[in-house]
Amino acid sequence: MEPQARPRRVTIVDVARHAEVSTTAVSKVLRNAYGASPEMRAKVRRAIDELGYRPNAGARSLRGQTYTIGVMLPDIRNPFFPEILDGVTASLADTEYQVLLGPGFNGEKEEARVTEAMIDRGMDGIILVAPISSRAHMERVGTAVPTVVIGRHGSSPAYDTVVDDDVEGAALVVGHLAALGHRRIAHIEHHETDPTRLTEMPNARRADGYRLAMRKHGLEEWIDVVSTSYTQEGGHRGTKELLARPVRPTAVFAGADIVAMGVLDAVTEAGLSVPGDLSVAGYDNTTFAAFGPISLTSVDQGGREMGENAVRLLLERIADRGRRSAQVTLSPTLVPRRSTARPAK
Amino acid sequence: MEPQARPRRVTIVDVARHAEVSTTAVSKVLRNAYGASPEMRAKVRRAIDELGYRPNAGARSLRGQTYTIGVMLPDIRNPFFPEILDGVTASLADTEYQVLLGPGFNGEKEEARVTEAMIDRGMDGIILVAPISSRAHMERVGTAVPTVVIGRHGSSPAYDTVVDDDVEGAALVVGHLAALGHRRIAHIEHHETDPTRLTEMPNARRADGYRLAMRKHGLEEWIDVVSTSYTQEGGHRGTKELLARPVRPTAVFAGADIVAMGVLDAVTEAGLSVPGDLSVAGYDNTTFAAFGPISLTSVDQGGREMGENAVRLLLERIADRGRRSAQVTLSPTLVPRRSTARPAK
DNA sequence: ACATCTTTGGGGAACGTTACCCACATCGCT
DNA sequence: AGCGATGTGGGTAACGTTCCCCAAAGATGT
Repeated sequence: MEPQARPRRVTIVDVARHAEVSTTAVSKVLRNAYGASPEMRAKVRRAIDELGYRPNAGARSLRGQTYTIGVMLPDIRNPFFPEILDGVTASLADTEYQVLLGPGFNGEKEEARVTEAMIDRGMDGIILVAPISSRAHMERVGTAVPTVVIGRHGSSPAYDTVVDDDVEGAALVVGHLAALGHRRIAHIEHHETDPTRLTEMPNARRADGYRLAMRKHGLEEWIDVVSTSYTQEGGHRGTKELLARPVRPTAVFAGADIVAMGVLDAVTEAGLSVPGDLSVAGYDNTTFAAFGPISLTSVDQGGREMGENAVRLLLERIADRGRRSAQVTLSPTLVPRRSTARPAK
Repeated sequence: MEPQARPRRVTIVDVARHAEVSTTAVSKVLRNAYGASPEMRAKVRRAIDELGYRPNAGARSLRGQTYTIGVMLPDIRNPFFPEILDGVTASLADTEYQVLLGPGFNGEKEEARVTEAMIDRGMDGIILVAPISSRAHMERVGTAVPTVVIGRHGSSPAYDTVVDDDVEGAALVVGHLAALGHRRIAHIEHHETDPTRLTEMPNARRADGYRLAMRKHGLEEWIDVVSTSYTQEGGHRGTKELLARPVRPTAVFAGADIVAMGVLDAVTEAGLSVPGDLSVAGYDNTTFAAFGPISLTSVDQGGREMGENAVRLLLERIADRGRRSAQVTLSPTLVPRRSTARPAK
């Protein structure tokens, strides 16, 4: 009753022997390569099925391909990212590619660790979702392996990008609130100082869009931006600050749904009601926003489409590494819900 | 201006040449293996840093190790799983291991695809989080590679398990509600027919625990189980059914927080209030439950501890593949919040 | 008839790493 | 002086694929 030696995994050599052909022939069949007659294909495929052969990815990686796409997610708690992932996996469902996720944990060091790990593992392509990494790091990644960056403005020859028009999205929110009759519309943003990130990060563009739209609606004097962070805690803190103003805003545009959660939290705590005392709008149109008891007005970026576009660009670039880099910008739409209403008189 | 050939990646051979030692020596240093003097170690490490060398995982995989742990998540939307993942990654942060996630999409076929892919890629260990796969499949995985299954009762020699005591968890909820004075306590469960799964799946055990606890509190006549699914939609459907009863329950024990979300949705829709008209309790103690405006009473399984234990078991088994399989059961705790209160008179 | 092309099949050298060897030097002990 | 033990370093054969070759046979054109 000793621990019997686990059976060695079946390799291409076993298949070749069983089908009475060369390993080269098996490899050709596996890759649908030129130089194999229909009869041989059939024979080899039968042997593969009979033996239950599966190619060893490590060995393949040594030769250049792993059929693996890595997706870096900075925060698995953010309910927006699953939408993107749906688009990615759906687009790859019928291909040989397998999607593996790497957790980034909202840190530059952590993002670097996981992207390096993906490169070490010979991934065929990498999708960076809303990375906080420096531009230099993303270019390093893009130079090593085909890369698409989702949610980062600005172009680079080293990688392709997919973003939504954040300025437009902010304008949709401000327009909606203004149309309802709000004038004192405040905004909670994610604090940013790094000059490159100020032009590239969606949070910065949304703040810009907010200011621009306020001016356009003649509400310049009511521009009120609180600078915290894109977390629930940031929304909570920002709201407490806003509620302490001598003249309170009647509406808050939170830069992300996760921030809006913090807003609602703080409003509940203060004994106020939404939208009675305060209208609240978010950004991302997460499942949380759609949730009945919350019913948060939000901006839909079309996460699915983002994922689909990222895959398209990535496959193109895997096929032709020399092609020029491309940028795709999607238009956001507004989804009004019960958290926004006319201001109290 | 032709597309300059990307520089070849630096290999162990380059390091050896640069340090003027053999590749064997470099390999020894990399693995902290026996047979390298301190001077040599220093020399090699310097060369590694100077060249920015990183080991190729594919080549390593061919020799047996990839320093990669695969975690299969059946549903990236379920807010409970990030807790587990935190425990996993925290335990592995100081090791050489890299965690990669595979999306399972709540499907048996999809789970099989991703687990096979992980095996093909030579992962050193696999953690299956709340899998719906058949026992046979999990044993196949466990035979191929060290495996820990989280959230599945029943033991197998092929893999280790980490679960919480779901019967106990259900008892905590019923006990809490009974102590508040509730008698008509209903339960929404996830429908299950497969006999093996009936003994292994947490949802089935929670339903058992509910029935058991109701009897223990002398509430046998009020046992009322609605069989839908562990989704928001399932909670919604189940609640509509319960609200249509001639004698309505005063409290609902939802088998999971995600189900409780559906309950709250339906209650809002019906114009009723929580906990005024209906007390609601969930299971998993997700961030959603802790969210202020919701404030859902829930059972905490200690997701972090689950992840930590899974890693411990996994590393043990990687070190000694022959050791007996182990089962860890954690005790759940109740987290009372505002969604449960004394029933209206 | 011959030359040339196309199709079909296989031999074998990589890819980067590890780990089993062996070789040699040095040391401590009888 | 002789011996085994210990420490240090390297040579080299795998691991499982892919893909560049070449060879042979058959098809086609003159």
